[in-house]
Amino acid sequence: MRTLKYAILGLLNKKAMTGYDIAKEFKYELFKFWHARHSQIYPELKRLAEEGFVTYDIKISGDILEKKLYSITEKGQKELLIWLHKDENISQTPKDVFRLRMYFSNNLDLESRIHLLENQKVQHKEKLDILKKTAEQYSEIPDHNTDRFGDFIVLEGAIMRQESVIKWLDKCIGYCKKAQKEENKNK
Amino acid sequence: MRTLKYAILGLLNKKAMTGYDIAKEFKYELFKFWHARHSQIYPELKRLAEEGFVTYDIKISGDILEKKLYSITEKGQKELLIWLHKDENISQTPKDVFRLRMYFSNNLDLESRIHLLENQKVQHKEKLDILKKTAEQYSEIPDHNTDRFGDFIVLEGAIMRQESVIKWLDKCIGYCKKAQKEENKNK
DNA sequence: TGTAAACATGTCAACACAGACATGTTTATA
DNA sequence: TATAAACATGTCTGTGTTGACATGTTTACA
Repeated sequence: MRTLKYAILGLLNKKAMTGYDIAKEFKYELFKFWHARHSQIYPELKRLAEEGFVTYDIKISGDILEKKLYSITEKGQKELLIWLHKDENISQTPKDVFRLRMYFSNNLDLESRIHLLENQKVQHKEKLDILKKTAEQYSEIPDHNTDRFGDFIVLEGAIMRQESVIKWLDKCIGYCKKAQKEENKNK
Repeated sequence: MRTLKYAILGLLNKKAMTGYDIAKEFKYELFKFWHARHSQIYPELKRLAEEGFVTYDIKISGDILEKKLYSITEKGQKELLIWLHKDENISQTPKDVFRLRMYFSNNLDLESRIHLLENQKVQHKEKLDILKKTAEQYSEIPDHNTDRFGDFIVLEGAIMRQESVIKWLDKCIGYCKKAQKEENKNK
């Protein structure tokens, strides 16, 4: 499917960037729905250049440090547009190690389950706080023709997802605590 | 990480199964949070047997068809228990091609965006319906010491996730339709 | 009795990705 | 002026995973 290809083309369509910039973008902006390390990005940029979807200029930073500033080509823009219009089927439910663990959780005592669930909750809350802080920059819905629109809706989606996960964890914790009380009663 | 290893051990801990059975289990039960094809399952079972976490008996089905009925060993059960107790950090947000597309959606006209969003919504609703139908078997919360408990909570989580996605899609559709109306006004 | 669906087990090539290895420069600041 | 953090670009090995290739048998039913 080569999704990374389109993620990079989408970023370069906004503005020219180096591989390093793209890696930062993945880390601080696209982490809500995608991630890639520099070890994947540099070879993909090389390939994209060979295929004519991007070009680069070598810039000198300081005295000798060379950096490659990549730009999207017309061919690349066309390719991106085709991909953006694609009406794909929803992807398989993403893999989730924690839910796998919970699926088999009858092998765990109630205390352990609650401990694991609470730990997840703390971490998801932290993530939610970061997302909410990021959302503060949007006092209103951005114009639909700007980059900010895409970022805004995806950010809202990420917040809703986190909230839903936390609600689920709370529900599970509730079940376990209730069962624990009943166990104590029967002692 | 070898998560597939633990998924298989967890399944065999419930009851002895063939590779074929395990593949079916992934397809019809574990799809809510994991998936694996037979091309991954058979080699993993072979390896697990070599490592002593599982054993198998060859059963004859019909006249000549051999099938391998795998069971978990004591060593395998210990290994599973250790893994179940692991208190891991939350995993990176799962990759999501549709959200990536929406992130770059300012390059799409409003009609195309609405079309893509509506299509996703239909599909997620279908998935939600299937999940809800599955949930009908649970008239009450299953006992926490049975397999059914894990299945129940994970099923609830899957339903909540689908509902949250649909709510998000509706919100996005709302934004786009509002923008469309304003565009028509300015004509 | 023919046949389609389900049962049953495997391999292999290619791709996606993480994490380590490798090497250096520039900038801010203490 | 020393040094840490950030900038900058790559490669390589191992692992996880998909999809195709490959080959049959058994069961239900028309």
